[in-house]
Amino acid sequence: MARQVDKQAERMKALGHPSRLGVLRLVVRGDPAGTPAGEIQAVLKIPASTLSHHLDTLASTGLLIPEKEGTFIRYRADFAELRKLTDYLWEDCCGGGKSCC
Amino acid sequence: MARQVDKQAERMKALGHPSRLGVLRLVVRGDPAGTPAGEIQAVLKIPASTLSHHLDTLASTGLLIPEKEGTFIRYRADFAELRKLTDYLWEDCCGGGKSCC
DNA sequence: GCCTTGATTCGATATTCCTAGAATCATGTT
DNA sequence: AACATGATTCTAGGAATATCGAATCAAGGC
Repeated sequence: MARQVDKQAERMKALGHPSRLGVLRLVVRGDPAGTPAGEIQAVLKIPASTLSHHLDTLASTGLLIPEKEGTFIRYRADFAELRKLTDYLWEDCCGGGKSCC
Repeated sequence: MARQVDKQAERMKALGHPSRLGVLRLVVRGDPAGTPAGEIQAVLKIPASTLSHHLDTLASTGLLIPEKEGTFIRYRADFAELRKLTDYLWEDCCGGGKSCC
């Protein structure tokens, strides 16, 4: 994962699934302290094992940060990394002239 | 593709590949009038048929707009749609309080 | 220690995606 | 019309993903 483009592409891929994008949106909208996996499951109605894979995908790319709290695991968004991702798309837009965006 | 989340997830998926993300970045940085497919191929060094699939993927999600110019086809970024995509991730962040982002 | 609950890991299947050579199409030129 | 060039479509096989029930793990309560 040396190049920036590979790293950010992996993140985009992680968000390239309705369930995972739904998870991220839910977590972004939710409590800054994080949303428990069970609550995510209840809202999105995804089987636990499937959701767990999706959460792992999002966490392993650094978009979500898991935090244990007793038997619960809260997932919160890494806003700094999310910002890097969205900014990446606009970097040096139009050669940096910003005439178009 | 009724729901917003499905539409944007499809776009994220389109960007979830190093070659395609590289294409978008190149086009975003390049001439606002668009970048010919051949030029993209020369820079990214991707076989023509493979690149063509990637371009089709990006265009069919509405991120790139193809425009014929003689025997060339210029691809330019749809900045408005790209903005919608990046904004989507931040919508109603932290319940709209914006305390965290 | 046993039980419950929240969550992950295992395992197996079905599906989708990626790739690129060959063939084809489209446009402009001579 | 024949040709050259830019680009797409056809085709096929291999690789990577998505899914989810069952089994397992982890933490707290009794």
